[in-house]
Formats: sequence, C-alpha cells, structure tokens
Amino acid sequence: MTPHAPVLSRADDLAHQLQVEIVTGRIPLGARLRQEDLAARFGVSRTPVREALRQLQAIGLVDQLGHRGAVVRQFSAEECRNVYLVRAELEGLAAERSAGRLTGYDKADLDVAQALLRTGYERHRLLAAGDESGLAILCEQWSQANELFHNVILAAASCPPLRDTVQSLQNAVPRSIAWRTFADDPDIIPRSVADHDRIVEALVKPDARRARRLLHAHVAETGATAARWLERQSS
Amino acid sequence: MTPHAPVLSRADDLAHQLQVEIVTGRIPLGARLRQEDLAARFGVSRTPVREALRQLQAIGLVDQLGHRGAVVRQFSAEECRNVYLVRAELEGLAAERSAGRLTGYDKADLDVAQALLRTGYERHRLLAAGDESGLAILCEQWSQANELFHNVILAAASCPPLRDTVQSLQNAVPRSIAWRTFADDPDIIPRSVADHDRIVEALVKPDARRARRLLHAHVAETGATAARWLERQSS
DNA sequence: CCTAGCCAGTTTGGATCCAAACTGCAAGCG
DNA sequence: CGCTTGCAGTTTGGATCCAAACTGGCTAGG
Repeated sequence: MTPHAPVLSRADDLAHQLQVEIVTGRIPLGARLRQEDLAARFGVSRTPVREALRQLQAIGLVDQLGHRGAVVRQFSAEECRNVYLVRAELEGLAAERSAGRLTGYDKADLDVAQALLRTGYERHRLLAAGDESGLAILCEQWSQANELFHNVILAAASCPPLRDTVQSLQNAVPRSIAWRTFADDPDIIPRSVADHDRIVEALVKPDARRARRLLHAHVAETGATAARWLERQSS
Repeated sequence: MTPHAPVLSRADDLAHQLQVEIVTGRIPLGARLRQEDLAARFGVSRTPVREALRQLQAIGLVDQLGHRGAVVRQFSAEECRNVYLVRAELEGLAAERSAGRLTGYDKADLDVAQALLRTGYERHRLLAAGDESGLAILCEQWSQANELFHNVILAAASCPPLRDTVQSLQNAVPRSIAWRTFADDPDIIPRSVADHDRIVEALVKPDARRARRLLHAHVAETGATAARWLERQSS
C-alpha cells in the first residue's frame, strides 16, 4: 500500500485537461471560460470546475475577473521575449549540468527527437500546397519532438526545481504560438535540427560551457522568432 | 473606471494569507490544514477555503491528499540546494540586466535595506543572551530587509517573468528556514552586507558581468548555508 | 499473539441553492 | 443628441447539504 498517495481529484483532472487545451491552442487565447459551460462539457458540477480554474489562475494561465468569468491570458511579443530570456538562461544551466551525464537512454531519446524532426521536415516537402490540416498535424508533431529534445536535457540536469520552472515557463507561452512560427517558416526546422546536433555534440563530448552557450543561443533565437511572429500578427 | 479590474475574491485573499503564514513559518512545514478549521478561523464557509488550497497546491506550497486533507510541503536539504541553484542563476541574470539601470529611487531602496541589515546587526550585540523572542524579531527584520534588497534588483531588471519566477522560488523555500540560519549564525549578516556592498558597487559602476558573478555567488552561498543548516537539523 | 475485517466517527469531494455583482439595453433627463 | 439611470437577464461567489472515502480502534479468527 502506498502510504501517501496524492490522489488526484476531478479538479486536478479538469485543470490538466484545460491546461492542455489552452496550451495547444484548442482553446484560443483570450477565450472566455464560463463555469456552467465547462461543467456541462465535462459532465460535472460547477464546484470542481471552479477549483480547476483557481489552479489555472495560480499558475498564470487564466485571469479571473470578479463576477465576469475567467479568460485565457493573452501574451504580447514583449512578454514572449521576456519568457524566452528566462528560459534561455535556465536551459543553458540545464545543458551545463547535464553535459557528460546523459545516459544511453537519454541519448537515444535525443536521437529519436532529432529523427522525428528530420522526417517531419522531409514529409513537409511532400505536402500539397495549401494543405492546412496536414501542416497543422506536422507542426504539432514538430512541437512535441522539439519539446522532447528540450525535456530530456532538463531531466538529465537532475534538478527538479529547474525542470519544473522551465516547464511552467513553457506553459506560459502556449505552444500554439510555436506552431504558428513553424507553419509560418518551416525552414526553422532544419536550422533547429542543426542547432540540436551541435548541442548534442557538446553534451556528449562533454564540453559543458559550450553546451550551455549553444542551448542558450538556441532558445534565445527561438524566442526572438516567436516574438517577431507575434509582432507581425498584431500589426 | 477600470474596465478590466481583476477583482480579488475571498479565495485569493485566503490563499495570500495562508501563503504568508506558511512562508513565514507561523504555519509549520508538514502541518495539516483542515478545511473546517480554516473556514472557522477566517469566518467563511469551506468553499473559498478549498479554492484557496487549490491555488496553494498549484504553486506547490501544499500537497492535497485525497480525502485526507492538505499538508504543508516539507523541504529537504537537497531540494533547498536545487532551488537556490536556480535562484542564483536567475538573480545573476537580473543583476546583469539591472546593472546601470538603477534609478535613484532604486538605489535609495538598496541603501535602506543595507542600513536595516547593519543596524539590526548592531542591535543583535545588545541582545540579552537567550532572548529568543527578541532574536526572532530581529531575524524577521533581517529577512525582510534582505528580501527588499534582492527584490529591488529583480524589479530593476524589467522582466516580469524573471521577477515572478524568482519570487515563486523564494516562496518554495519558506523564509522560516532563512531565519533559522540567521539565528543560528548571526555572523552571516555582516558577510551578507559586505557581499551586498560589492554588488551595489558593481551595479552602479556599472559592471554587468561582475554584478552577475557576485550576485550569483552570493545567492549560491546563502543556499549552501541554508542547506547545511537543514542537514544538521535532520541529523 | 498476531492479523484480517468490521464499525463508528471524521473529513473531504461534489452537487445544489441563493444572493450579489456584472452586462446590455432602453427609457428618461439635461 | 448624448449621457445617465433603471431594469431584466445572466453569471459568478459563497453557503449548505449529502454521499463517499479515509482513520482508528475493536473484535473475531487463525
């Protein structure tokens, strides 16, 4: 028997599902979340919905406007830049710590992520022009593969607060934004893959300083691209 | 009229009050939080209490054990070390960014913090041996002054996610732990003040690289001290 | 003597109910 | 003609209610 099993309640479940939907863009930024609707959709009463919304509020994903409901937080280009600034710093630290510490299993995961990114890019060439849904699927796969790559390094750093902090920052900028930048300029992918290759090289050598510098630059560049995309959108 | 005022509800209020009490140690680590008790204490029903607990759960301050209530999270020396590792990195970044950017107002705040730390240390010498309550008050003042110093630099970095992230990390390790280390070895204070002096010097010069290095080292050292204290406690 | 199972008491999780606050619109007033 | 004010409808915030799950102690059986 597990003595301290942190049983997850319906509220936790709802919070997680909503978080996924928001972060993946299925619930768009700025959308209003009505308690009654959510309760009906998930087949529960408003009580667990409210608790779930409180959790999302606490991690900054939604704003609760008193008596006016909750809305999904919007993100400006400026905020995006700032979030990636912090991420770059922390992922750089993670790279430095995980350099030379990757197990064979970790290394295999990195290779899988790279392979997924590469084959996804190849398949992109075969995509019919204007195939929006196909492109969307590819972008989702890219996003996941990319996330896998970054998370393996984070995990290898063996520092839970570091991993948790970066993940909460990842959630702060909905992945839907990353997708859009992919869809907007798919040539980001091969550049990203090349960056990753260099990072892996530094990680296994190991050259901790170089790994840090490279991952820092890579994340910073990703953030700058996303911010530029957001700026073009708003204009 | 403010069109989008994020009205704060009773749940927000409760969450904040509980957070303060936990972080300051008035509610000890590992304490069990019963909804009914909290409701009675704050004169509300259990509903807002539950929502507040959900928020604290989301930011990692408490664990909700299904049907068994919520308990204040415990922290090991290892976790403490890891949290300070991340803080050191981020505060170093904040120092680098805020170097040369301090307004006269910011600088004055830093001076106030330093003066508070210094006079508090002087008063410590006049303290009767065994005056536990007097020492506790001093430690609280030190803790606040120290926090002020660090927060001014964070604010001057003009990067909300950076500030928010560090603050959530500050909350991850209850200040009560920092107090205890102060109480345990008050000579930490003059060393800390000396560190601060050098940091301020680098900030106003400005020498961004040096400011980063110094603040990073300062936070890391603080964390190491806290972790050592925790280890002694557990043994 | 130790373990399994049962029962009462307690505490939480979720549903429902009611009052208060916000929204939008329309009518009244300057 | 524009601005304020009042009113109906909607939605949330908080309280209360009930069922389900956990805790601890006690008893019966091996």
